[in-house]
Amino acid sequence: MPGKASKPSIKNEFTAFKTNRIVEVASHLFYERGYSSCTLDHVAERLGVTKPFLYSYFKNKEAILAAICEVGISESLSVLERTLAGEHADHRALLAEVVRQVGGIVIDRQEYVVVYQREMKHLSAMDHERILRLRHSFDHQIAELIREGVEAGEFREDTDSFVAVWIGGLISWIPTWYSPQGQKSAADVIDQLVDAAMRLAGAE
Amino acid sequence: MPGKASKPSIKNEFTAFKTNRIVEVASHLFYERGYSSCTLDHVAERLGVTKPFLYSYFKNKEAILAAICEVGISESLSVLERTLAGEHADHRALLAEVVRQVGGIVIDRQEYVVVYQREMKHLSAMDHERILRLRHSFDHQIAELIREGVEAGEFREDTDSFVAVWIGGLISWIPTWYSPQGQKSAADVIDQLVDAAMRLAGAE
DNA sequence: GAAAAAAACTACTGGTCAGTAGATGGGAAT
DNA sequence: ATTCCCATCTACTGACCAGTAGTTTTTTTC
Repeated sequence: MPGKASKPSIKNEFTAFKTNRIVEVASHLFYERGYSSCTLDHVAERLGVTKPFLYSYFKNKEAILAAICEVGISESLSVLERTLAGEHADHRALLAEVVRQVGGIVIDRQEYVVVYQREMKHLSAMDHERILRLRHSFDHQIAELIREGVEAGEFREDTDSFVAVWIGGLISWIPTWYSPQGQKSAADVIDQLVDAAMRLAGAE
Repeated sequence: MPGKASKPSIKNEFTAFKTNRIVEVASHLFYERGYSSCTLDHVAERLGVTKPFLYSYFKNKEAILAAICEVGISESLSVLERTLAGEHADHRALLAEVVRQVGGIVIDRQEYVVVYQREMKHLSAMDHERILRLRHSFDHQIAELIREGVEAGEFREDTDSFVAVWIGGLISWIPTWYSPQGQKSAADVIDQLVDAAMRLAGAE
């Protein structure tokens, strides 16, 4: 089960690997068929195992969903914090870099992000709240960055820090329309995303 | 069933009324519990009727979903076309007005829009395609408006008409976080939305 | 007001699925 | 080689639910 940090060992690595594979496969199938319509037998079949196998790694179906939902947001959050901790010329460059990094993650983790957005409501109250807190922390840190940038005179002075929510929306919206098979490359999309975020912040 | 335009009569009005009530109630319950987890018995119970009642107004469960999905997008489209047909000082004012109108609709029809976004994948191929066409028509008309505005020198010349997709995203994203009970009033949100859209278009 | 038509209901079915109890089999320890 | 243990499987259950057949109630028609 996720959430416990055991000391490393061959055995724990095996377990982590299997847990991970379950999450990967489940995410893909939940993405394709929707959480409620996708059966655990289906997930097991795709993994070449049987349903009780899943139950020795996850408490129940909802726990698998919770693990999926956490991937996109916790990776975004850690990349955000890593970027904020780094060196940057000014707030403009910092915002651009944060948006670029997080944009990269939501494109990489597209299916996880979509499942999270669509199926959030099926989480238990506890999981739901925990994940929402992560999300709020994200928005809050972006808002803070904007506020500081405005103060520093790098963003237009009439920029409300609430644009953090709009920027978050821009990012979250990508996975619903972007397709790796489409005409637009991931790099193009990210460049445009960064440009859009800078415009919203009034940085040009 | 929706989709047929019969001559008006008391009887048809009754039928339309009942069809409408089904869609309203179903939308609300699908919004709360998700499409697959919400049973028709549940919908019927909330309406104070029984399941077979629903089947005399809709072919099956999916047809109810299709009716719900169509509400937000077709209303948005009709308001878009009505606004485009009206008189406006310039492209700036036109874009602002379109975004304001459509923003109003997605806030009014919040639950319908969310159900559409979340449950789209459960539509039959035919319904799915039909509704996607409406959506594309919407994005296309906004893109055209941007293009004309850029040509007229009212929007920044380096504005790609693809910002239409970003603006669409901004609008579509609102129902996932806006709450009528929240601190921000609908009017505030719409004002900020319009401002954000203008920034994306490079109109300030 | 009786007969026909329409609208809604009762009661059911066939299939599905999350979750579980107990069997099985293969590797490690002695 | 025998015992034990752990991972995984086989086989099941109890609940649920979309959709339907056939009956009852209400409305319309004459």
